[in-house]
Amino acid sequence: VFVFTLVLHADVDAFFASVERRDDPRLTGCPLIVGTHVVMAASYEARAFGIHGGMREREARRRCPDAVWVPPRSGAYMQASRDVFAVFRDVAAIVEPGSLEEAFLDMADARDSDPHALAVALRARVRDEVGLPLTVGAARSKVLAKLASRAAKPEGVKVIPPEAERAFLDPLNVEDLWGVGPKTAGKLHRAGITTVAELARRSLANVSDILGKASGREVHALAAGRDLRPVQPPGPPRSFGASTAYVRASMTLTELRQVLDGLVVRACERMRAKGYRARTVVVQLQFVEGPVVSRSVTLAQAIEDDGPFVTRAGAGSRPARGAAQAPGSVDHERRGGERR
DNA sequence: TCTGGGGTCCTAGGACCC
DNA sequence: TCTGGGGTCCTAGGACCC
Repeated sequence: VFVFTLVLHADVDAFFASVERRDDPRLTGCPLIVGTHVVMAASYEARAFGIHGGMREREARRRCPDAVWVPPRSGAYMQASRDVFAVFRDVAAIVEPGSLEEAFLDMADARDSDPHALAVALRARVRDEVGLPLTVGAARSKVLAKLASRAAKPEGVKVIPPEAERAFLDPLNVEDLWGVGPKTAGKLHRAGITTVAELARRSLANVSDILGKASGREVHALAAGRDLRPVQPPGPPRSFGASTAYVRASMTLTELRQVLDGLVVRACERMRAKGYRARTVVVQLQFVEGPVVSRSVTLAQAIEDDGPFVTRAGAGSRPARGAAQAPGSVDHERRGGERR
């Protein structure tokens, strides 16, 4: 029985690939890859060959020469996302988007219902009304609901009732926890912690020594199955950005500035289309050797016109005090609003 | 022949103000 | 005049997520 809360995590399986398949049934059953030059999404058949998002085309073709490639159709994915979220909002009191294709649903209003039945019904509605396969996890908290849906993928339903939380968490590896990435996992491994059970046995002080205070507290709570973060509706976006990986060391400064200007304009167009203004522009450069370097400038007031940003980001002007601008590609363009 | 592109949040130090 | 604390803003970097 869910006494306080019931959270669902709903996630469309292989989203882009599933939309393509829905719109062209001939693509059903084969290894399907959406993308050009780089894998943006892979069907589960393609994933069986070890193909995943971000992989380069050459590597993907080596692993599965017979995969079918289709170019991305972002408009179709946006519309599919709106359709899926319309169903989410129809069944849940609060919907918190995680991305285009996934969301947390606060089902507090339906907490007397059977979680499994709710999840099955949601899956059926998305399949019938939008034509897309959905996986649903149900639990008391967001993290557990997320872990449940991950365990149930694809096209599944998994409920973790409160009395089963410990048994579900214990055998997981620490890197399976949502929020524990490669760096944090490495620190835990070096401290002799591999599984969530081992992590849960450590004291808060010990975990904080290993990971630092804030991160230690969060990870310690995750391992204990404690996650009090509520399902929240989305706030206004905090930043708009544009980025590209295609910058060569052989480019001249003038060519780099053209790339940079184009990125600033691209980000600003999307920002203005949504009705926001910005005060801060961040230029970020990721070097092939690894390091990421950023420089930012904050104006006194949010502005409508991106001209000043293009000038300050691209033309090498300097902030009032501080270091010179890095020559390179724009990465972020922060929104102003009231705060930044 | 090119190692995705879009985000979020946190931390730490310095400047500045009261 | 000196010391100290608290708060906010800005900048740079880091980690993580889909």
